[in-house]
Amino acid sequence: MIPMEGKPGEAAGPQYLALRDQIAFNIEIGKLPAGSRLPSERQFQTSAGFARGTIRQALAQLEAEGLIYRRDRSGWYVSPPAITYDPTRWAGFMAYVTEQGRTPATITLAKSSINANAALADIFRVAPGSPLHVIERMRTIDGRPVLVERITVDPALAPGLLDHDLDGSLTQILKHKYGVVVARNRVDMRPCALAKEAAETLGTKPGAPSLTVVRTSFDEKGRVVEYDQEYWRHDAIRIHVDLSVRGEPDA
Amino acid sequence: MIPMEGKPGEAAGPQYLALRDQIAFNIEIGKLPAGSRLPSERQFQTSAGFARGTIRQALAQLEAEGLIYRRDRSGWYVSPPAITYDPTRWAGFMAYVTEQGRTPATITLAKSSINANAALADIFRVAPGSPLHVIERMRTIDGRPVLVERITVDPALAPGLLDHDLDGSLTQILKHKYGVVVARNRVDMRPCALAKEAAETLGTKPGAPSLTVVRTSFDEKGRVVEYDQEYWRHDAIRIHVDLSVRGEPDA
DNA sequence: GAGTGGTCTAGACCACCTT
DNA sequence: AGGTGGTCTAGACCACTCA
Repeated sequence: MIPMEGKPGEAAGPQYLALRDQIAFNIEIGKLPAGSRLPSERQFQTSAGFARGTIRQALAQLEAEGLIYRRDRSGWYVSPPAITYDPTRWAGFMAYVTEQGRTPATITLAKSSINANAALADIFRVAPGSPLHVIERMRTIDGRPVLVERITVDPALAPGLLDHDLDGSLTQILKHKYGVVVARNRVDMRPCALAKEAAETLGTKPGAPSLTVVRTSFDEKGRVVEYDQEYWRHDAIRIHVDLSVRGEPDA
Repeated sequence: MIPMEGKPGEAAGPQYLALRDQIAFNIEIGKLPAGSRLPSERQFQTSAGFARGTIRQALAQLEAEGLIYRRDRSGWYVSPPAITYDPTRWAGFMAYVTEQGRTPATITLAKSSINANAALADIFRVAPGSPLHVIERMRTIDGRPVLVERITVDPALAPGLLDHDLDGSLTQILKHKYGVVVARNRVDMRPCALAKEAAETLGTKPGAPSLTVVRTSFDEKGRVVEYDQEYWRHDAIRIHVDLSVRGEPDA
C-alpha cells in the first residue's frame, strides 16, 4: 500500500471534497504516478475515518474529472495522460498514438454481415435489408483499453473485406486493396455515458463517463465508405483543432 | 406530480438501472417533456420502493448520459436538446444558437485588469506582469445557463475594451471598434468536471460532468487576440466537424 | 479463499429553495 | 415553514478478481 501525504491548507466544504483534494494532491506531486493503483476503499475507510459511501463519492468525483479510472471489481488507478485527437488531420489511430510516444494496439472482437435497418439504410443510401459489413474492435494504448468501435462498411465498395486481417488500419485496406479513397470526413462528438456492453468490453462500469465519436467517411463521389461509431473512455482523449479563417466571421 | 408509466420488458441487472430505464422510457415517450421537472427523490422512494441512495444512483446515471440535469437544491429536470457547435465555422455563440431556433443570451459577470502570470504571459508572448483584460461571462440558451467563460485579451490590441457593452459578440467589437480580425483559431476540447466556482454560477453541483473548450484566436500577424476558456454543461453541446481531405491519409 | 469493488438499506441532519 | 436535494453513517450481501 502506498502511504498518502497529508495535504496542506484546505478550504471548508464537504468531506468528500477534502478527500478528493488529498488524493488529487498525491497524484500531482507524483506520489501516485500514472497507472498506479490507489489504496482500497476499505483502507481509505480506516485511514480517512469516513464511511465507505463518502469515500466512493470522492473517487467518483476524481473519475469524473478524468484523474482516475476503475477496473471493474479490481480497483482504482491513476489515469495516464490523454491522447490528442485532431479530426482535421487524416492520421489514423495507430499513427497518432505512435506519434505521441505511446503504444497502440487493436483487437478485432467480431465481424459479421447484417441487413441494413432503417437508420443504416438511410446513411448508406441503400434499400433497407441490404447487406452491410460490421466490424467491432477494441483499441488500447499502452495496454489499457481506451475505446470500442463499431464500423459499418458497404460491401458494394469492399467485397470480401471481412476476410482480411482487420487489426491494422481499415482505411489502409480500403485504399490499397479496394482503391477506395476517403475524400470527405464528417465527425460528431458528444459526452455521454457507457452502455452496458461497451462498459464490459472496456473493463469498467456501465454509466462510466465517456465520449462518443461518430465518423462518416465519403469517397470523391459522395458515397459513404465507412461509418464508424467510437466510444472512448473520457479521460483518454482530448480534441485539438487548428484552423485558418473560413466562413463568415461571427455574430 | 407527474405519474410515470411502467416500462415493458426489462433485462436483469441492478435495480438502479431498472429505475433508470423506466425514467428514460418516460422521457422518450414524451411523458416527461424537455424542461419538465422529475418527481422528487422522496416521491420515487415511495413509488419505486427503493432506498434513496438507489434512487440517486439512477438519477446520477441519467445525468451522466445527459438526459437530465439538476438545479442545485431545487430538483431534477429533463435536459433540452443539445446545441451543435462547429469549430470550423466562424459563427459566434449568438449566431449559431439562433440558427438552431433557440434563444441565446449573455450576462457579463465581471471585467477586470490583471497582471499576466507565467502561463498567460507565455500564451500572449508578453512579459510576466504585463496588464491583461479579463472578462467573465455566462451564457444561456432559452433561459438555461449552459456555459461560463473567461476571456483574456491583450489591451495592446484593444485599449479601453472593458468600457464597451460586452453582452454581445466580443469578436464583433474587436473587429468593428479596433480593426482586429481573427485569421486563425485553435480549439481544444476535453470532458471534465465542473469546478466549484463554475458550478455555482451554472446553478449546479461541483463535479457535474462538463466539457471544457479552450479557444485561442490569432490575427493575421500571428498575435493572440483572444484567449477564451469555456465550461459547458456536457448535455448542452455536441461537436460537429465536416472536412474535405487534407493531410496524409491514415496509418 | 481472501479481498475487491458493486449494490443496497434505513436511517439522520443540514443548507438552501420555494411558497 | 415545509420540502428539496446534499451529505453522511454503519451496516449488509453479492459477484467478481487475483494470487
